[in-house]
Amino acid sequence: MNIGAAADASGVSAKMIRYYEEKGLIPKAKRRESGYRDYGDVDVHQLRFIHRARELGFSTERIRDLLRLWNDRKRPSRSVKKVATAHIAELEAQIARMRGLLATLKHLADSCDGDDRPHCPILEDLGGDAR
Amino acid sequence: MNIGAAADASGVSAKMIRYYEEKGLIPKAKRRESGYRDYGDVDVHQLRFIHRARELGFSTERIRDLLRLWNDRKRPSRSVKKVATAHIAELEAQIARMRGLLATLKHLADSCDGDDRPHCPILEDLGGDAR
DNA sequence: ATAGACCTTCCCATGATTGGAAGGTCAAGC
DNA sequence: GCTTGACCTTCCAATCATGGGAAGGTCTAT
Repeated sequence: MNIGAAADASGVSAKMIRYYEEKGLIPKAKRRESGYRDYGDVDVHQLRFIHRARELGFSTERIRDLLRLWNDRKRPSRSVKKVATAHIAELEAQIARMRGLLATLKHLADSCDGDDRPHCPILEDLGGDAR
Repeated sequence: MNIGAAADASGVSAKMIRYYEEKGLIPKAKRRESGYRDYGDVDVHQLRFIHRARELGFSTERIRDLLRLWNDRKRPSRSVKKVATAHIAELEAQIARMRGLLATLKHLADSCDGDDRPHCPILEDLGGDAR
């Protein structure tokens, strides 16, 4: 299977497949005599794993861990759960931070009339003054 | 005021001050004979504005708009509110997306025992199979 | 044989930020 | 007046994940 077919089959773009290879996430692909990379079903499976993990917001580094665990049939599920919960905590922290921003922004926007007059609490807040 | 002092006074690092200048967010700073950039209170004020806007998650491009409005005493508050609400919508979309991921991840993590045994629904989901 | 679709590597760009190197300037202390 | 150390300058590089494109080689169907 050429890289393009593997891309279609996995949902990972050809560009990113090469990137993951370069980053050592996946082993270097076999090459044909022409130099073309050649992929099999196992490779596509691995790529789909990566694709799904990216969809769930895991970073490349975290996916590296997950792949190692995935390929180790004897890993304790504890190890996997640890990676997942770490990611969950990160997501929760990020969401909490954004909700804070959102609350501040909404408050500011609510207090801004949004009409033709120049008076605007949003800019006053940003400027930290009472212009 | 040297760039370092302006950085301390505004909360924006010297590196980022140069970056904002290069990107045209702030006008090119006056230079002394030595070539050192020289800042006044007005500049620091502008930088604090940027700093605060970054804290609220506005992008550089969006801040460019806000600064233009800030410096225009006659802008209608409507224009400002528009920029702010656009940003609010973006934040909300981002949060919604992350909450979706979070729900999936929590569900997966909950169904994983997290013990010594290798069976793990998290990896099964990522792999899209029933290994 | 030729066209067109595919592949290769290499470089560049994004956005915000930091790090560092090489070299010039300034202020304080001796 | 000179040295020292803290500051400044520009330029280059790296981060992370991704896409764009150029120059050139390969494959396949007509």
